[in-house]
Amino acid sequence: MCEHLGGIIIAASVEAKRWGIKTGTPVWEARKLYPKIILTKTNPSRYRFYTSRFLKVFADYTDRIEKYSIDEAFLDLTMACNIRGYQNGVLQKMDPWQEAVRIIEEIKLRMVTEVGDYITCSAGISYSKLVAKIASDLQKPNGLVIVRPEDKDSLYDRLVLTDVPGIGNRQERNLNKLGILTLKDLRDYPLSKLVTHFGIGGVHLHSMGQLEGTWKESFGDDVIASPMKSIGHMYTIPMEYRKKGVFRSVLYKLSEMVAARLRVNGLMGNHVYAHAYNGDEVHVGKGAKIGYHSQDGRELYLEALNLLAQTTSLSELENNTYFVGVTVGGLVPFVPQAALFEDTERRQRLSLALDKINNKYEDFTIARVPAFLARDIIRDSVGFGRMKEFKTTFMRGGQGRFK
DNA sequence: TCTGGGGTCCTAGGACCC
DNA sequence: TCTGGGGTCCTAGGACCC
Repeated sequence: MCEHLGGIIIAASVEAKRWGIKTGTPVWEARKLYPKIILTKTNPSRYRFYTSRFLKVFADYTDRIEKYSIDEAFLDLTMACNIRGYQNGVLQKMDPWQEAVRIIEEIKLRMVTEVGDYITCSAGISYSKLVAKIASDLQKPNGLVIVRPEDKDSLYDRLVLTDVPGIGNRQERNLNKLGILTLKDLRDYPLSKLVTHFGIGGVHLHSMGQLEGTWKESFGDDVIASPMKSIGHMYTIPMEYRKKGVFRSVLYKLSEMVAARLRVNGLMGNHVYAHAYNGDEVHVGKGAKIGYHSQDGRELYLEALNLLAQTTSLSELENNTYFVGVTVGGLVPFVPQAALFEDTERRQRLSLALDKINNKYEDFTIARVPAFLARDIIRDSVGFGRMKEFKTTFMRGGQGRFK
């Protein structure tokens, strides 16, 4: 089974992969490769449901869990292994690595019995997040790979540079230019030379080359649940709607979507980032700290529009934009704000009421429509009338790949 | 290289402070 | 205004991840 999202394949099944269909393959090409392909739409809320199920299982073994993505998490099992060392009050002599394996096998079993729906997982056990992640990718699906410090050397023959998380295509090309073609090359390359070429990044590369760490962990992060840092939505305006001045409508809708998610999560933010790409593929992106924290769609919309208007004229935005994005950062738990505008409190209550209705029925069943959009609907049938047509193409959430 | 819609982190450089 | 050295905050942009 495959999932599609507008123009590309997001995730391909084992069967589809045999036909050369993979993540990133355009849908038309996938159809050509295998005409009887079964396409499935994404279902983010379903994925989130399963995510919460397996996180619950993990929580039985450790409270040091870092949810990394919709289908991945890091677990620090150090404590769990130590506790299990005691049986009947007596410390048993056992290999902590074997203990970790036992725990993971138990978790894998519980995935089948408790999470269900044919969801399995691949796991990697190792001494650092970097290597654990590498290990988990070595055997799929439903794999279990353990890499002890003494096993490290055997990895060098199995991995290419881009298998190391943190080294993407760009970095690979840069490394290739220095004659570093394999992970072994990177391991043996002098640190000092890496530093002259990549600055501080060279230190990280060196450490990755030693298969030690530094991918998101030597940066000071513990294996703990990390709070949300930003919330954003973006949208590619379909061909037929470009140059029709739907820009502000889209920007407004995205702002409302972001605001709704802020409210659901009990958050507010004081950084607004707005992005727009115009027809010449020129990226207009601007972010700024606003003087207050918000979870209000209208406020976010006005700030985002203001930011973009600083770089490009409104008419340019209206006529040439094909991609729009709004992101809010600087998130903190929501506390009622001192009234910024006279109607702040009223609008907060209104937002919550709308959220309730939209949760019960469907997103944007009911919405506030600013005056300019109301005018647009009448003037050139742009706005929420038009936005309704967009509804089916608006996508939310991650792509969710369950193995 | 792009296809799509989400995110995170890092670095450089400028403003500003003492 | 400049002298020196140090620090923080902010923003833009890049690279990477799913």
